[in-house]
Formats: sequence, structure tokens, C-alpha cells
Amino acid sequence: MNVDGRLARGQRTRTAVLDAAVGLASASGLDGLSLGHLAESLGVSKSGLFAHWRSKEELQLATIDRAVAQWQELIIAPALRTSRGVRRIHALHEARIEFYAGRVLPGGCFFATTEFEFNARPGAVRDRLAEVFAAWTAFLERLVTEAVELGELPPTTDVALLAYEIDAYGIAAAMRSRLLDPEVTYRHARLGVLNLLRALCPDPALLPEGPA
Amino acid sequence: MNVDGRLARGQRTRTAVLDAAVGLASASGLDGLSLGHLAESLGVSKSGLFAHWRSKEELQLATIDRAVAQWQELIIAPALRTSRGVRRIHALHEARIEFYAGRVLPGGCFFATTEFEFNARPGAVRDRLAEVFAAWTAFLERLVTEAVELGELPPTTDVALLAYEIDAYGIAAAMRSRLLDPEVTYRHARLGVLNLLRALCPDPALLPEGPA
DNA sequence: GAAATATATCCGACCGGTCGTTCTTATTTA
DNA sequence: TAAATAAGAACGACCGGTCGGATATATTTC
Repeated sequence: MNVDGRLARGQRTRTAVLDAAVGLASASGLDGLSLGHLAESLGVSKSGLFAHWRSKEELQLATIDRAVAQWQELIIAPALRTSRGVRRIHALHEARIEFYAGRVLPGGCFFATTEFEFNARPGAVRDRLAEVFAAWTAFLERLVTEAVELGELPPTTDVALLAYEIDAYGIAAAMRSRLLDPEVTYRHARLGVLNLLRALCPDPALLPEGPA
Repeated sequence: MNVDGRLARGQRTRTAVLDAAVGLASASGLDGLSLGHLAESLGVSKSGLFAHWRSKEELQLATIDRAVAQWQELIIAPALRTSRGVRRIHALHEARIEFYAGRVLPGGCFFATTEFEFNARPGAVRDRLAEVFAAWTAFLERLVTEAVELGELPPTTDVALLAYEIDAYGIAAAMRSRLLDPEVTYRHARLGVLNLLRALCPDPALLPEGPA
């Protein structure tokens, strides 16, 4: 970084490349995205990419990190600004559905696409994706645990199961929205979690009224 | 077919190729599976495949049809042998989870893999996959409707929503089981639907007792 | 029934094209 | 000037696909 705070040229290039890679890979997958197409979409030569990353795999790993940062900023951070407990769980899910429905990444969910792509392809990329997924699950479970500790959910709540259920509605939305009616899909994904939380949460004031 | 009922040589080859293709594509995807690898795994020459299908896309479409037939036989048919209503819905979900957990196809769920793979790849294959998915959704909704008509589910049931929720637990299981603990994942997928049905179904005798 | 013919099936060799990657060279930046 | 950054050309490997010919199977002919 320069003295005046501006990013060096190389750093700017790297960020631009990774942002484009996240967007394109959300549609085509990380392996499905060819370096030639990525370079062309940026008006950059393919070999120039190798000045910043030693191999395609290194660029893929960097792309995952960039996608995690975006996820953190667009999904996690807004949820953490709401009050702890059931409200925060609901806000997290809503932010996720908004993310899909708003087509922030034109290709859909980066993680859903790549995690299916690398499901049966062992290697560093798959390991990294598994780490990210495990961290996401742990985060979800932590939010549920907090809601239980606050008394907003019954103490008998199966934390891991509820986290699974909430995540399932999101995953299914990411998949179904591209093949079936997106509006209907997103409505179901939102209604499903709302019903789930309403059935468990004794205090109806913690959740929005109406059909969602 | 011959007069004695045995399949002709070509027909046997075609079936063997498609069976292998379904298995391999469940792991690597339909486009990710190269014709060279497919041919090699069968001890057959690559060019020989083109004697049966005019292009890779034609073989992909035939592979989808074969996967549909397997799904019909292994998931749909067993469920249809149980009595109509909530029991049948539950049996369908259980068969699906068993299918994943039993690793019938070593690569996971053929449809989950390929539908994500072709999510952003328009063409005949994607169209066919969307058709299959729509048919699957319609089938799920029909089962739910039947349960409502039988009085086993409340008449106020949101049929499409409940079908979405049941499918979501299956989709999530297909995805998470490969990156997180499979046993835990399948247990959650089964428990989730069981809880869902128990909460709606006034007659507890229609569902198995115990924690799943 | 045997020979001859037609057809279905399959293979090895090869093509053009795309992939990730490397090497050499030029240009910018500090 | 030295280092960082970029481009261009070219590579070997692999891809889907084609082609002529070999082999097995079915059908016809005698």
C-alpha cells in the first residue's frame, strides 16, 4: 500500500480479478471458469494472471476467501447489527434470501455452486470449502444457542437440528430458484423459516406478523 | 430385441453405458464426465459411443432418462407401495434418505449434482433437468394433496409450502452429507421431516414413534 | 443347411479446438 | 536502476467429434 493509502496497482488488479472470479464462478463453478474467459472479461491477458497467482488452484483458493469476505459483509454483518436471539436468526435468513433474490451475484450462490462442484473432487479447494461450510454451520448453531440462552427458544431445542433446518431452506432456495419459479421459491424459503421459529418461540413479538 | 427375449448386443451396451454414466456423473457432473473416461471405465472405445449417440448432448439426455428410471424404481415405486396419505409422504422421504445414505450412487445424488452444474448453462440438457425437477415437485405436491383430502393433514395446509419444506431437507442432505458428517446430516434430514409431519398430522398413529 | 449378403456394432487413428501453464520480452512504477 | 507488472507466443495434455475399416450378427438366397 502507498503512503497516501491508495492501493498499489497490483493489489487493485488482484481485487478486480477476484471480484470478477466470484461473480463468474457463481454461475459456472470454480473449475468451470476458464482462466481465458476470466482474463478476457477483465481485458487482461491470461498469462498476466500467473503474475499474481502461481496456479489456477491458488487463484481458486483466493477466490473462495474473497467470496467469504463478501458473504461476511453482505449476510453476516447486517444480521449482527440486529439484537441477539430469535430476531437475529430471522434477520440472517432474510439477508440470505434477499441476497439470492436480489441477484447480487448473477449466477446464484457462489458457495452452493462450488460446493456441489467440488463435492466429489478431493483436494485443497474442496478442503477449504468444507472448512467454510463447517464455519457457517457453527455460526448458525451459535446463534440458535444464544436464542436458547436468552429464553427465546425452549431449553429443549435441538440446536444442531434447528440450524440444519434453517440452512436447508436456504440451500433449497439457491437450487430451486434457478429451475422453478424464483418468486414462489423465495416466498417458501422465507415462510418455512418463519413457521419454524414461530412454532418454537413462545414470544410472538420477536417475529414479524403476517404471512411473512 | 431377439425372438427369445434377450436384448440385442447394442441394447445391452447402451444400458451398460448409461448405468455407468449415471454413476460417474453423480460425482463429476454430466459435463464434467468426459467421454474418454466413460469409455475407459467400460473397456470400450470412445468412438464406439458415437455409434449409439450422435453427440455428447444426446448421451447426456439419455443419461438423464436413465437416472429418472432409477429414481422411479428406487424411490418412487417403494413409496407407492405404502398406503396413501401421510404414511406415503414419510416413506418417500425415508426412501430418498436411504438412497443417499446407502451410497447407491457413489457420487451422491445425480440430480442435485447435475442441476447445480447446469443451473447457469442454458440448453437442451438444462431444459430436461428443469422438466424433471418440475415433475418431482408436482409429484410431491400431489402426495400432500392426497393426505389433505384423506383428512390426515389439516385442510388449511399450504400444499406447495409443505412440499418445498420436505424437498429442502432432502436437497440439503445431499449437499451437506459430502462436506459435513454424513450420519449427523441424515439424522437431521429424517428428524426434520418427521417433526414437520408430526406438527401437522393430528393422528400420531400414522407416523413412527421415537426420535426417528 | 450352407453360402452369400446386408446390417449393426465397435475400434484405432486422427482432427481442430480449448485448457492450464511456461517462457521470453516489454512496460510501468518506486 | 531494480523490481513489479503486464503481454505475446508457444507448449503439451485433453476435449468432443470424424473417418475408414474390421468384426460380429441377422437376413436372404440357393
